[in-house]
Amino acid sequence: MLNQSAEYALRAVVHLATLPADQQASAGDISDRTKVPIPYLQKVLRTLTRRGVLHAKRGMGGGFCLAKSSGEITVLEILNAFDSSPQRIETCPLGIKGHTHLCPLHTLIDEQVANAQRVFATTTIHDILGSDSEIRPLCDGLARVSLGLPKDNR
Amino acid sequence: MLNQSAEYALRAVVHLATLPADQQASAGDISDRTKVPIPYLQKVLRTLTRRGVLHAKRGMGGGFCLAKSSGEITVLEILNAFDSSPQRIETCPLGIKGHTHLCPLHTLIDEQVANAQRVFATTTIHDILGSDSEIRPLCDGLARVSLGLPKDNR
DNA sequence: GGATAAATGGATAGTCAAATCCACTAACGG
DNA sequence: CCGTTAGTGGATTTGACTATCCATTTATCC
Repeated sequence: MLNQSAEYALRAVVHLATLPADQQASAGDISDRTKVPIPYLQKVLRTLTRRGVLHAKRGMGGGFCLAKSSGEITVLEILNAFDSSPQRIETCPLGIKGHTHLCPLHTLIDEQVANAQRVFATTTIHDILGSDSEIRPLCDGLARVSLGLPKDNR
Repeated sequence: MLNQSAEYALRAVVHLATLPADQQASAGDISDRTKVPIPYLQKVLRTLTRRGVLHAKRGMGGGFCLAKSSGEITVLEILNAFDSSPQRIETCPLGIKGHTHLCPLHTLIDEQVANAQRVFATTTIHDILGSDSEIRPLCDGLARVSLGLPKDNR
């Protein structure tokens, strides 16, 4: 569903969001915590910085921190930075003109995309952390928060 | 959301489902109707045949037809034939052991996958065609059927 | 100011899906 | 039986994404 870059970026941002405000974390620190290969993570972090999601500080004691509060960063925003986030089907994929509606097949698929995208657009990093400070992200605990959608147990 | 092979396969199967039962359609015929490049479509059709979704007939007047009724073919079945269908997140992607639950981040993502997969598993090709015979698939009409989920108009 | 720490930018391999091509086999028609 | 039609199987090319490496710039500490 997500590409690797987006998965890595989400891990990094979620991790940074758990740190005290404005505390710097170097690429190496984040790599240890998120289990992402350092060279690739550096590239991902650079992209997030250019996008205005992170703030970078060079030199000794430098590193990365969130450029805004976790409640202002949506999951979709991060996915878009890496061309992840499944694309809506706007027009007939067969290239047939004059159709104002999608056919049933592509409508079905687009509905699934729309559902996922709506959730990603309205979920912030803050939401993922949860209001309860006991909950720890990145698989570092047993906590499981409900995010409004029922978990399908198949 | 879907890879090209799965998209092409769905188009082909939906098209075949609109034909009179057991009528053969050659790869060329299907290619014309679904706007899929012939060589690639041939490969897709071969896969569907091996999977038991289609029946192939060689020689003059030959071609492909559904191997079972459209109500017995699910969308998920076709996606699985091409490793499309977004994968559920079963275990912690960070490789941390001893965790019986996903963290909030991966839970959120997995919920979206689960929702889509549930719909694909319960929707058959027959459902896509719609009970109303007026409705034409593959963007060949203006019809739009509701498939149980609200359309998101953004 | 020199040494060290750390982000930046660009260039470079590896991998996999998308797409194409060609030689081969099977079925039907005259 | 011979030719045409059409599916089968394998080899190949292309491009995007994953991943890595190195030289450069910036900032801090002594």
